[in-house]
Amino acid sequence: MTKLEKLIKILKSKGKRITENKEAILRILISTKNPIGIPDILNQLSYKNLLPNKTTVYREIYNLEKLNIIKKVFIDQENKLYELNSEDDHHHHIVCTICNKVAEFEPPIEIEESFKKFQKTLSKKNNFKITDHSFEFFGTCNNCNNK
Amino acid sequence: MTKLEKLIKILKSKGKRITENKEAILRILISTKNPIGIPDILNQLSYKNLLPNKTTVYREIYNLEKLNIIKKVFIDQENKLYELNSEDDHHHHIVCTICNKVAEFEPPIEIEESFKKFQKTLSKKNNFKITDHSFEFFGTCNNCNNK
DNA sequence: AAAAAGATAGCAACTATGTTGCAATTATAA
DNA sequence: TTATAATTGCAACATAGTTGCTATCTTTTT
Repeated sequence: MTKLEKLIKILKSKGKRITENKEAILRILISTKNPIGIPDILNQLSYKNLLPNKTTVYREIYNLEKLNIIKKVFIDQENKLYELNSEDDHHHHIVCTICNKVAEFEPPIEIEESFKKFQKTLSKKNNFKITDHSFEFFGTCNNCNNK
Repeated sequence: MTKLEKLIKILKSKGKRITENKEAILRILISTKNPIGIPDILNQLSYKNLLPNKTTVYREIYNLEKLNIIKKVFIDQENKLYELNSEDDHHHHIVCTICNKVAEFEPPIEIEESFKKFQKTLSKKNNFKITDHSFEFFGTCNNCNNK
């Protein structure tokens, strides 16, 4: 079963309908390598000759986020950026603060382990139910360094 | 020397002038416990009966960021949020995704150490000059959990 | 003291992102 | 077939943030 099929199955099981717009949005989310924002999604849809109203896309992204299919990525403050929220691919990002190029990395197990431990301590101390974390690096990429 | 005096000294050494607006913005940045956005700064200024044009504040924040006196905090995508960039207080945030309450934490030394090590590996692997990182937790605070 | 340089500031106009209310349409289930 | 709920578009709006221009003020230079 492809990623797309899996997602469609989940959506249908939640009583959602698969429309041309929605499937196209899913395809974009699946195929894009980097976190993506809504203005960019609207652009990509228009390349495919789909011209849904922006309200439609904003609402669809809102729904996908509520269903936990996508999640916000905190690496940029110009746009809200999203990416698929897949259990089996827990990755983070390195962002070039000049050209906005994004690379992914998976932290070594030791780090993930120490996060988990620390998260428990922190949770108790601050009386927070912790559900997520962000761990991202910022800097300048090779290309921008040599300009 | 108070924080304010230190900052004023730095600004003056860079040929900047200390105006009523600027000093008030610095005071707000110093006294605020959580990362703050410009609309919020504008509000707080108006409470003090200062009504600078928003352009003025946007520009001042831009300057402070360029001078490395403040830095962006990546915990929210509604607003650009900033906080003072003090060397001696390297902290991160736990954010309530319901009420937006923010608490701070300082990660244990082991974690900071492992970050540094890992950062080197990552830097080589991806050909990035890494200058900063974000490490934040998200969840729900005690108050919101009991509602 | 006058002039030059540059820092500060305000204003209007603009762009872009994102939101809301409403009405129309369409698909699914009973 | 009818009721229910999902989807969509549209217009209007709200807000954040930017830009060009001009005016003013402060510091430094002459």
